[in-house]
Amino acid sequence: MPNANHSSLKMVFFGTPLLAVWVLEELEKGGILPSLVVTAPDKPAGRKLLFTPSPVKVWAQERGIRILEPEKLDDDFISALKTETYDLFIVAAYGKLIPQEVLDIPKHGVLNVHPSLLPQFRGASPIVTAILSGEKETGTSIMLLDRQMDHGPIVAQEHVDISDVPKASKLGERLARLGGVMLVNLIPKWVLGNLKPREQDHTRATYCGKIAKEDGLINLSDDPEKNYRKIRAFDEWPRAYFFSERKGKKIRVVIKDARLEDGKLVITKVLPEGKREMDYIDFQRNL
RNA sequence: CGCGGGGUGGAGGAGUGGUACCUCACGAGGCUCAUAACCUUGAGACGCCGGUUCGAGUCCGGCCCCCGCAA
Repeated sequence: MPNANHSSLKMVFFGTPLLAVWVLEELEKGGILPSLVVTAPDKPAGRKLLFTPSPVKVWAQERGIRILEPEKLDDDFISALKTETYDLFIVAAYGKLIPQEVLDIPKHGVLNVHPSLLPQFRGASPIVTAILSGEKETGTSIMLLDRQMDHGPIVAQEHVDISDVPKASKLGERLARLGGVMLVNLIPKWVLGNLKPREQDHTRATYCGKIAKEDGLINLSDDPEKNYRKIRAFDEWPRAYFFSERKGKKIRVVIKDARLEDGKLVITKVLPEGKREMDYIDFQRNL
């Protein structure tokens, strides 16, 4: 797997969630492995609030790759990074803002995978926002990180059709893998200086914020298409839900699946609080 | 020990100590020009282990699994 070209490249990968693992998997397929991975520290997760390592950490452990998981990107961390010299950093959904001092370390800069057609949808939720806003297409951008968020010049960009309103989980994987493949193709050229980044048209920049739990609450009498987009966009988190009355108790009902039929929203699968997933028909029958 | 809800025929639900019931689906037969209709009829279940009891789906203890909150 390590061929002469790539093994000579010393690279650090910054990332945390599953999205970042997809990028890593494509890099690995392309024969590119980081020599160090930086990820967020373990956090309590799950019903028992057990400390859980990030997906990227698990991935790196399985391959025996060195891991740094700083709480803060402070001086200690920076000096730890500087004990070696690196050619390139790659960032994909790391979760923390990376200070200029770190950006200055690698010889060939810091490349970022961003799942949108920058300058559109800078920020935290580009995938979900693209689906919600009814875009016909989105894509993946590889950009050179600078001091401002998602602001640096674009090295490469590819479009993806989303007129079929994909689920966010599926679209996320597609865009992340695309990003990994793009990196595999462009890193060799990039390192040789054969690619010139293109400044973003900052006047056309749009931004998307974090999704909140409450965003998943939908009003069933709202516009069907709008609700359908929410269900698809929030399929991973926070999930579209509404409240219902059951035996005098107010319960949360998560919509697991639905489709749009003749301009009407047809809910098919539902997950009521305290129960398991069931057909919406059955749920209604036994209210 | 973070908080809480739940596991009953194939699906969804009733049933807080005394023969397990309902709706839907399924099999057989019938009726009908016809039916996701109707009538008759049939098969099929209490997550697992132990305890209390004359008797446990129901009470007690342990285990497994599912889900909501939280992160």
